[in-house]
Amino acid sequence: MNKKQAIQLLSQRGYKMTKRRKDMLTFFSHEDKYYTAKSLYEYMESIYPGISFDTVYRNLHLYHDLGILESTDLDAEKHFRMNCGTQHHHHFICSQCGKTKKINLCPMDDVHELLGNYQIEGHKFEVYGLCPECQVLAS
Amino acid sequence: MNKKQAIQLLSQRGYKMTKRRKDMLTFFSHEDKYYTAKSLYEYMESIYPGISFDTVYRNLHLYHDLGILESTDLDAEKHFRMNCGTQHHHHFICSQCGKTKKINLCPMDDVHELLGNYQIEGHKFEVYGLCPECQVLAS
DNA sequence: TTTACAAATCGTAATCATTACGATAAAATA
DNA sequence: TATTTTATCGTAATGATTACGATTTGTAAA
Repeated sequence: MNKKQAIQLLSQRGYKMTKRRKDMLTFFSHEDKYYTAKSLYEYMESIYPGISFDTVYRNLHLYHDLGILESTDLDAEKHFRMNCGTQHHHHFICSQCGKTKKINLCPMDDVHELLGNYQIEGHKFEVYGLCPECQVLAS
Repeated sequence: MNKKQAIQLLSQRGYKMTKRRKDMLTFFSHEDKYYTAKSLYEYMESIYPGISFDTVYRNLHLYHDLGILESTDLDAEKHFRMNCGTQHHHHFICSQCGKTKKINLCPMDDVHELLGNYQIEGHKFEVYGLCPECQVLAS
């Protein structure tokens, strides 16, 4: 998903295009990185001083529900990114900068048979560490 | 880790044994289940009306730091369980009751080579769904 | 067993992320 | 431009967690 596709989806579904919504998409337009709600809020605050939490969180949920964004819980805080889901995959996530790298491997292929009478509804597989750039900065 | 081992570890490390600490261990003594801080607090409140949050959370962290408990973030809330870590493994977690089942399979074996110049510091693999008991209750 | 003191707990307030709501403003379209 | 629906504002509430000075309690030495 990119900014253009997201705008198209919103108008298709009858949502109004506001400057705030567009700028939220701009903020997320890097497709390979997770952000916190806080960092989004700070960005929006810099453009729209005094912007309401309501606006930021409501639109975050809207985007998430529409599949424009995907999210993950890190340190008991939600992190969001552009949905990059064409087909099922997982992520390496840099614990320093939030950048991600796709992992084209899913452990579930082997797990189903280990969990015979358990009804599987979902799973999470993430790898954490430092991306090459942050390793350089840390050394 | 079981209750007896935990008590031994605490006294070894010079921590004082209080009734509250013992009862927290009792609460967690099922080795195959995750609990929220809230559910622990409610249990402790039933025994010690008016018990302080401080006591509950401080001891949760203590137990976690000592390796008596392990934790995971589910729905942006921390869940705790007795540490069952003799050797590395993962869990199926029932989204209804919190019960767990070991998964003796780790995807990292295959992942290392996919992430050549990324410095891996940790990973999370969990499977969610309904355990056999909760499937029966749900039907 | 009392005493002494470090450690644990209490009572309560603060913090952080998130959610919620009535009043107002703005986008879409007729 | 007028109308209507939706979005946003301003702000307060909620839920999980953390923090702190005052008080109490375990523990070990006298």
